[in-house]
Amino acid sequence: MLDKSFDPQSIEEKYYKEWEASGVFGADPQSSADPFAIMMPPPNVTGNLHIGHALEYTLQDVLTRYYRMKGRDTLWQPGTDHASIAVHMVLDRQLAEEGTTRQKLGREGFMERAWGWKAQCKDNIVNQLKRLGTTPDWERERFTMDEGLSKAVQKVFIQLYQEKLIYRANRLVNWDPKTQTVLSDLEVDQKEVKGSMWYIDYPLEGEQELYITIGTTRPETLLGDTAIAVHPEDERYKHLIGKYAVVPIVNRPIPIVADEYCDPEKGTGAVKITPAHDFNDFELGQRHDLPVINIMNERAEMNDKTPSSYQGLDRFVARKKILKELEELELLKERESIKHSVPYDEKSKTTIIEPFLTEQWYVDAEKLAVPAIEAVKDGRTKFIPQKWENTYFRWLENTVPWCISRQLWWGHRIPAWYGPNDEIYVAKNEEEALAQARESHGQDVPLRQEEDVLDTWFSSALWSFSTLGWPDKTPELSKYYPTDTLIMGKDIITFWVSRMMMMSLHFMKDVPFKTVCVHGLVRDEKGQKMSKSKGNVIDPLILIDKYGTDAVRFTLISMTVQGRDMNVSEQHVETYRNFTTKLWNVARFCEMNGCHPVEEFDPSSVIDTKNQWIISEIVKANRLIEKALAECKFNEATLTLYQFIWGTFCDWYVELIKPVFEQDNAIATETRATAAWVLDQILILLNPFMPYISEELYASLGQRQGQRLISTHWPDYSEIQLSKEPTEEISWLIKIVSEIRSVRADMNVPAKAKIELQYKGASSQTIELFKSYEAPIARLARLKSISNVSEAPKGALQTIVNETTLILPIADLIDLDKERARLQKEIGKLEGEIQKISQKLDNKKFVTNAPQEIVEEQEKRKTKALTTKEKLASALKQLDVA
RNA sequence: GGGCGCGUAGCUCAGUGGGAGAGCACCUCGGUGACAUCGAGGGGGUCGUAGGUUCAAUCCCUACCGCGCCCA
Repeated sequence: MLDKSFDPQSIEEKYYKEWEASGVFGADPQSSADPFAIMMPPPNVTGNLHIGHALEYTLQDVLTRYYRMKGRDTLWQPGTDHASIAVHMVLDRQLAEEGTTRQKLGREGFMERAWGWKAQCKDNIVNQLKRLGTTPDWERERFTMDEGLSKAVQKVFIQLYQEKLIYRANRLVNWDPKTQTVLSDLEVDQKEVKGSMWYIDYPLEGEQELYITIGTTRPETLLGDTAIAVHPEDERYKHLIGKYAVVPIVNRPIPIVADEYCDPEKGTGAVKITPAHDFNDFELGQRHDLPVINIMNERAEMNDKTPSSYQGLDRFVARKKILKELEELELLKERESIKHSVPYDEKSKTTIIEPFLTEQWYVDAEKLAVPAIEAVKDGRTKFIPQKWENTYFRWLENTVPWCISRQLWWGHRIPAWYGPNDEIYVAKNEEEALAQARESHGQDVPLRQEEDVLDTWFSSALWSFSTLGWPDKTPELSKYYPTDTLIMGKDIITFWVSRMMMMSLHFMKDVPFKTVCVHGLVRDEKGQKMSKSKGNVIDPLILIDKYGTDAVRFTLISMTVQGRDMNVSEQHVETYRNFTTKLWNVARFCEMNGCHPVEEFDPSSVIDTKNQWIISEIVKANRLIEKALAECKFNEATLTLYQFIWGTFCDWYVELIKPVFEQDNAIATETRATAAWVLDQILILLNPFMPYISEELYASLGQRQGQRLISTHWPDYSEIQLSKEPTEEISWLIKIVSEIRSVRADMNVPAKAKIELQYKGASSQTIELFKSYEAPIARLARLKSISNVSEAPKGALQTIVNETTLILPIADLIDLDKERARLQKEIGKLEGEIQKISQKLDNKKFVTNAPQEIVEEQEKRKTKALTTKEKLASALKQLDVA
C-alpha cells in the first residue's frame, strides 16, 4: 500500500544508484541499434552548477531517456571544461587571501594546485548532475585537459600551423592588466558608463599662443600620441593639415593629419592619435604611417617610454597627474560629463581592458568560417528556433582573426619552440622541435618553449570529436559522429557553436551535430538575470531538497519556451510539486481499487466506452508528446502530460469509473485492467520528465520481475484501433455534468443537495446516452434521479445542452429573480454571438470567397446559437408564468 | 549607430488567418470513502497604438510607442 504522500528524499538516491549500476546509461558502439548522440556542453570546473545548467542538462536528459526508451543506442557524452581564465581567477583570489601569488608559487606549483581544484570541483559537478537525475554515460566522462583530448588539441594546432591557418602576429590586442593576458574580442564586454570628455590645448609648433583643441576620454594616453587627426573637409582645420602640434608635457612635435575617421560633429572635431592604445587610432596610424609608442607595461603602468615622474604609475593615477599638470600649464580647457562605452573583461566585468601591442598566435577564422556558414545555409545543421541562424551567420560573416594565445598556465601549452633568432618550430614535443632546428641550423641549437597556453575555446571547439577518440579512428567516432542534437544557451552560439562548426568541418569534413536546440536564459521571477551580487540566485539543489528532483525538472522543462528567456520562481516549482502529489494519489486510488497491470491486456479489445475513450485519449497525448520532442518543444510535451494526467485521467476518467467499482462484474474487471494499463502508460510517458516518481510508482503497482521503468520501451500505439464514438459520447457526458454543476453553483444550490434532473427535447440517441450513463452522471452532478419529461414544471431551473433542455425542478431552493437574470445574461451572450455570425454570413464576399467548410461551420454555429437562444427564452417565459 | 526579440487576463506566459487559452493569484461553495500539496464553480482581456493586405487580422505587412538582448 502506498504511503499517503510522495517523499522524494527517500527514494532518489536509491534509484539513481540502481540505474547507474544497471549499466543502462552506457552507449554500446557494438550494438546494431541506431545511435542517438548528444554532447554535453562541458561545464566549467569553477564551482557549482546553477539553475541554468540544471535546465540545460535536464533537457538533454529528457531527450536521452526518450530516445533510449525508443530503442536507440544512446550516447550522452559527459565531461567538464578546464576554463583556463576562470580557474585562474578563482585560484588567484585564493592565493591572494593566503598572501601569495601564482608567480611566487611558480608554474609547476600552480598547476598542481589547479589540478587539485579541478578534481574537487569536478566531483561536485558530477554529484550535482546525479542529484538532477541525469543519465549520461559516466564511463566515458572526459575533461578537456585529458591526455586524449590534449593529443587532439596538439594535432589540430600543428596541422593548422602547417596549413598556415595558425600564425603569429604583432597586433593590438585586448589586454587584461589584472590577469595579464590577452583576450579575444568575444571575451570583452563593452559597457556604457558615465565618464568625462576633456578638452586639451595642444600648442602649434612654431607659433605663439596658437593651439589646436582636442577632445579625449583618455588623457593619460597623451604620452603616447603620435598625431592629431581632423576631417579633410573640416573648414576649421583645413589650414592646419600638414603642420605640427606639440604634445604637452613630453613636448613631442606630432603631425596634424587628415582622415575621414574623424567626426567633425564630435568634440572639437580634432582628435589625438595614440596608435598603441586605441584600435581606431592603430588603424589610422597604419594609414598615415605613424610611429607606435607603447607607453604601458603588462600591468597597465606607465613604462620607460614616459617621463621618469610617470614611470610605474597606474594608468588611472597617471591620468590624474596628467590632468593636474595640464591645468597648471593652463592647457586643460574644460571637462564635459558624457556617457561612453568602456571595454571590460567578460568574466569578472570589473577590469578595464587595455588595447595593447603584443605578439600573439592567431587562427585564420575567416577561412574556416566559409564551410561553417555553408553547412547551415544548406541545412546540414539546423537551428531550433531557426532565428538563431541569423546570430550565427552575422558573427561568422564578420569574424576577425581569432587570437588563441593566453598568458596563462592552466590550459594546453602551445606546442611551439623558439630558436636563437626567435624563429618558430611547431612540433609534438621538444625532441621534434630540436630536430627541426638542427635541420635548419646544421647543428644543435638551444630552444625556448612557448610559455603561453591556448584559449579554452580552442579545445572546446574540438569537443564533438575529441571526446570520441579522435585523432584515432575509433568505433565511437564512426558510430556517433556526427551527433544528433546539441542543446545549449543562446549566449554561446558564437563562442562555442560556431567554433565547433569551424573545427569539425575542417578536421572531420562533416558537421558536428545535425540539430542545435537553443534555449533561453533562466531569470528570476522579476525577469532579472541571476547573479550572486544581486542575491537572486536560485540554487537547484536547495529546490531539489525542498520539492524533489521531479518537480524541479518538470518546472524547468515547462518554462522552456523555444529560445526565450524564462522567469522561474519557487511558486512554479510548488505547482509541479503539487502535480507529483496528484499523480501519487491517483496511483493510490488505482491500487486501493485493485487496478493491477494485466499482462495480456489488449487495448484494442476493450468494450466499455469509458475505457475506449481513455485509451484513445492517451494515444492522442502520446502523439503530441512525440511531436513536441521531435521539434524540441519541451514545454508542449509537459503541458500535454499535465493536462492529460490531471485534467483527463484524474478529473474525469477516475471519477467516471468510481461507480463501476461498486459492482463486481466483467466491466469492472475490464475497467480495472484498463485503469492499470493507462496508469502504466502514464508512468512510461512521464519517465523522461519525472524519472523518480514514475519509477517508484511503476515498481509499486505491479509485478515487474526486476524490470525498471528506465529500461522499458516507449509504447507504440499504432496497432490500436480507435473509433470516434467513445470520444463523442464522453464529451457529451462531460458537457452535461459541467452544465449542471455550473447552474447549481450559480444558483447556490447546496453542494450536498441531491436533486432531480428532468430533460426534454432529447433525440432518441441522447435518451440512450442518458440511460447508459445514468450512474456516472448522477454521481458527478449530484442527482437523485434522471427522467425524460415532455414539459417542465413550474419554477424549475433550465439550461440547454445541444438539442436537450435540462430541467432542475427545485423551485423551493432557488431565487427566481436570480434565475431570471442568469437566463437573460445567457440569452444576451448568445445574441451577441448570433449578431457576429450573421454579419459574416450576410457578407456576400465572405460567402463566395471563404472556403465552403468555413461557411458551413458558421451556418451551423448560427443555427445552434439560435435554437439554444429560443429554448432559453422559452425557459425564461415559463419562469415568468410560474 | 547596426541587428534581433518581446508587448495577449492582476502576475508569469502559451497559442492561432475564420468561435480568445493555461498555470498562479482572486471570489463563492465544499471536512464526500485517491488527493485540502484537494474538489466544484466563477469573475477578469477593444491580444501595445495607428495604418495596410484580405471576404476575414490578436496572428501577415508598414510605421510608431514601450521594454529587453546581442553586436559596434
